Amino acid sequence: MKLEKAAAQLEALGNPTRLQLYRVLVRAGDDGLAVGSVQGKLDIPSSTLSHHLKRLVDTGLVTQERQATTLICRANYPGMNALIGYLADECCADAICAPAVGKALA
Amino acid sequence: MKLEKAAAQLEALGNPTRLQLYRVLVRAGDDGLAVGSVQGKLDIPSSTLSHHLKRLVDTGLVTQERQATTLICRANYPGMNALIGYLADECCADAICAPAVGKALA
DNA sequence: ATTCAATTTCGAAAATTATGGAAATAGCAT
DNA sequence: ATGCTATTTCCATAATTTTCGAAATTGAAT
Repeated sequence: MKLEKAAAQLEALGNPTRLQLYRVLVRAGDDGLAVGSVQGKLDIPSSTLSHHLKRLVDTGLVTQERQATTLICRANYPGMNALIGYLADECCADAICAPAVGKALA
Repeated sequence: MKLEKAAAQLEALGNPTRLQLYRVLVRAGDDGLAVGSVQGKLDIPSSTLSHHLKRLVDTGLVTQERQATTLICRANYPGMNALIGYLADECCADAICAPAVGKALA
């Protein structure tokens, strides 16, 4: 993973609303959640939600799939794993941390 | 870890300059690096560097220790571990990921 | 074709962040 | 006290982000 991409993903998650949004999607599991359902849970205007969602999709942390008029959103676990891996490998020299996590994600 | 704190740390790391800066500190290891040395490595104006550094310190990702006129900066590994742990536990429901990393960091 | 529901795009204002020169401060040595 | 080095704070500017109402779009159903 390139530093630029990692930074973009970190920035995407580095907003309370988006982090909360991402968490909601994670908890929804493999079934995902329609944009409208997410809106119901978070209670933010649809246009604001759409912008935040786009940011997560653009950085590769969330995927979307059309089902008729509704858009199903899913947390992209491999993307998150790659990011955690980057942090562990590139940004955590602690002997206790980096090798252990690196192995766990392998 | 609270969502707010995690978001603040993610945002701090979500800037290419600051992520690079953090990486430099990680690579410096336990000896840390003086602000001036960091500046030499990254080649950015001191006032800009100071702002970015402050952000990392404020969010708990970097610590500083005075040695006469120079300030030694160190990556705060426990802080990073806590953040990685948060991401793994709260934001990564993937069966392959969360439990494994959680155990590795325990 | 019209309607309805779901979602995005447009457009614009407010807030925050990034950047860096210049001045201020801190600590030590002379 | 003066000077020197290291670093921060002050200040201003430019750029980006956040927010969200209103209008446009998409897709299905009548």
